[in-house]
Amino acid sequence: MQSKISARLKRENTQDEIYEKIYVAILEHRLHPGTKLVEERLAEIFKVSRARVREVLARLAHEQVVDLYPQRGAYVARPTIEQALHVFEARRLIEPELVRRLIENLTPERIERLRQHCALELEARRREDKRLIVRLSGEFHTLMAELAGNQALARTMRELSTLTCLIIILYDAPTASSCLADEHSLIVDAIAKRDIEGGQRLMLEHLNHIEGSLNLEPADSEVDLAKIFSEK
Amino acid sequence: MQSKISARLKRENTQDEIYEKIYVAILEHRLHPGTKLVEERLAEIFKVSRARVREVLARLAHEQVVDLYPQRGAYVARPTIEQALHVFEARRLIEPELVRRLIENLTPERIERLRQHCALELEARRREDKRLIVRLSGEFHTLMAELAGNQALARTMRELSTLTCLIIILYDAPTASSCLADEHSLIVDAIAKRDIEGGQRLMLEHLNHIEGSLNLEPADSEVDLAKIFSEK
DNA sequence: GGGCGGTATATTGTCAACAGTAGTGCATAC
DNA sequence: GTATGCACTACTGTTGACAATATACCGCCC
Repeated sequence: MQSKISARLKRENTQDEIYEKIYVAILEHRLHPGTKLVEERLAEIFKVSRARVREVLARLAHEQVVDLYPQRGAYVARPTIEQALHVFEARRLIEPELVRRLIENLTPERIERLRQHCALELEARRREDKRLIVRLSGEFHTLMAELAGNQALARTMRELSTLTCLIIILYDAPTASSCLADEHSLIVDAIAKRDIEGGQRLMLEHLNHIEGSLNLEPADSEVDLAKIFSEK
Repeated sequence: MQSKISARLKRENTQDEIYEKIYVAILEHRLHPGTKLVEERLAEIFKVSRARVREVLARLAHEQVVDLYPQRGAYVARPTIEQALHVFEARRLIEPELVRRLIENLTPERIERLRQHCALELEARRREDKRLIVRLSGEFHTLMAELAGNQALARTMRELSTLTCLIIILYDAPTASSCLADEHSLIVDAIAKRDIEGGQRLMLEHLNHIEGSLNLEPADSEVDLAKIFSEK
């Protein structure tokens, strides 16, 4: 077990590091859906060979963060509306359960971690550091999953968070900002009070707020085209 | 959307095909946990270069189906007991929900697909084709996830099914066989009757049966060694 | 002036070769 | 007979080059 971890750490200097950097760039909205990821370019930037870049892209594609088009390259994924709805459904299923698990296995350290995170979020908001806000908002949910103590669910949640991030960029109604200010803090408060039901309710509301602030009507270009032709 | 799919299909002749073959080999218990996957060997077998094999291994490692040890190569993963418990917890959360979704969006075609699958399983059992039995048992759950109509959950379930497969090989108490004979059929019956609660109950029982048939006590070799030395 | 075809460029897909490293087995020394 | 160190083998990590393909640009024809 120990050797497993150290093995991974070694590798992080190369593969995982590149992976993480692209990942974070997406989380921080520095990379937008549809952006082309040219292999040679990335190879230069990260000072590695294209082969390595390709391995990373294969991983990212595997979890649907990038789309691979044969002979044409890798692009930051553009989740469809359908995918977006599925992602939110999945999150509504998983995240309340995370709240429950977290409360049942609560420790002072874990509460402290969550509070710290909320403080970071608040600080980022105060400074209006939009990139940091977006990233921390996403990471709050990943953190919850990790603290809930189930690796399998945590991995899934990390994937869903990232996809959510792309979805927000694509479909955010320009009026609202992604995560409402203090909802995360409220959830943490409920957890600290060991209020399972309340925490779950807040979490669900939170997810619904996010989804509600999006424009997920099928008014997309592709769909429009299809409609135009079918009506003719 | 259509172009996306065809793009993937093209690619399946190379990357995805290799990926699938290794995947299926694991599902059918032809590849056991801990088996070393030598890159050059795989390259010969699949008639591709090592670079391609490495991309596939990176993907498999990413979803924890293989472990990568730097400078030492790729091995079929050996999920820990802790991981196993997490996987079953996650499945107990997700799969009953799949039953509900499936019933709510039921179509005759979907029922038919499920019945067909059960028939295949029965046939495999009759012929005592152990490999096929194991594979179909795992794929039943993946199929359910797909038919439930949520891509995100389906992806997660596929991962969890595969891990479960490895877990069964590692921790199966030699007495019991992995999936009990007709539990899948019973679940399908409940779904056909649109009996949400009954279906969910059967699914939970099914999962508990599987987990119960395993030996997930921390009596592993590594742990034993540690104990021996600490007791001396 | 606009559409069409061909050329040029950029990028991907593929491979083969080389260097470095871990594990194995052998030989030697005691 | 056992332990230690060395050499060998097999494999991974990395690189650069080459062929195939798609996109973009430009000139030509209508």
